[in-house]
Amino acid sequence: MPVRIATWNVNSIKVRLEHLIRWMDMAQIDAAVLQETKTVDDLFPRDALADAGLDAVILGQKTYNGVALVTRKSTVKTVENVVFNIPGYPDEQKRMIAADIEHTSGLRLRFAGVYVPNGTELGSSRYLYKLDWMSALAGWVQSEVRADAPLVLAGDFNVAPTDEDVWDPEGWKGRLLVTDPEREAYARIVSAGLVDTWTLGLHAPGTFSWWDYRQAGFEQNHGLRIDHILAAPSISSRISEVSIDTVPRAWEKPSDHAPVVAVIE
DNA sequence: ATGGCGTACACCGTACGA
Repeated sequence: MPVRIATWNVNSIKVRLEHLIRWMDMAQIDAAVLQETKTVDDLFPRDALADAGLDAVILGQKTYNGVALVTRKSTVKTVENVVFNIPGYPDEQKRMIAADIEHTSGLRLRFAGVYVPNGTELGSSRYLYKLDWMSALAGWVQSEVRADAPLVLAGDFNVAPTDEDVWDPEGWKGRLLVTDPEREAYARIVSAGLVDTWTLGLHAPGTFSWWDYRQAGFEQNHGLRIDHILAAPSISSRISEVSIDTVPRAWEKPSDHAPVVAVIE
């Protein structure tokens, strides 16, 4: 039985609750990591998800950031060894969650979700924090890979890895999300021992994962591909499909991001 | 042209996002 996993920056779990439930059913997702839940744990809509057959482990904060791992109760048997934030990297901001999950098929994954800092402005303290945070993440990936973990690292990386991932590469040259230091930091996370599943070539061409709310960004396909799924070789060799589902981006009151899906055989 | 739009918190605007 294939296992369907996803990452989605929902831009507020409260506002996108119905979208999330509808989409996870429609796309038959077994496990999804979410970013920008934007709420404290006490106010996270656990009960509504539970009623929809979904479990969640969460790491939230007020107003900003916040991540979660949502699993389908009927197909994910266990969620264990939950990690909150990057081990050894103290951080006030809530941007990473990981857990060992086991699917009813017997497939085990170490599934990590990340919300990489945006960076705000080139050269700013937040930009340096972004690069530092990514460096810490690469260190954690390396230790997981060394331990032979069946790691899947997915999330909003806030980096468009190549010019093909930018709707207007000339206009975007040198801007936040496409600078060389950001792309190098992303490449170091991958080269810590993972495969960027997009490079498997199993996807349709010309797809982005984020479009600006302003100026009809989605309608004009003025987008970026900044949401990614990376996987350890033992997992990536079993992936049969990688896709960005633009359907929920066209719904009423959408997130500005579309979910990315990978299917593991 | 740093604005355009959306979310949260709280105040009737500000911070932040990408």
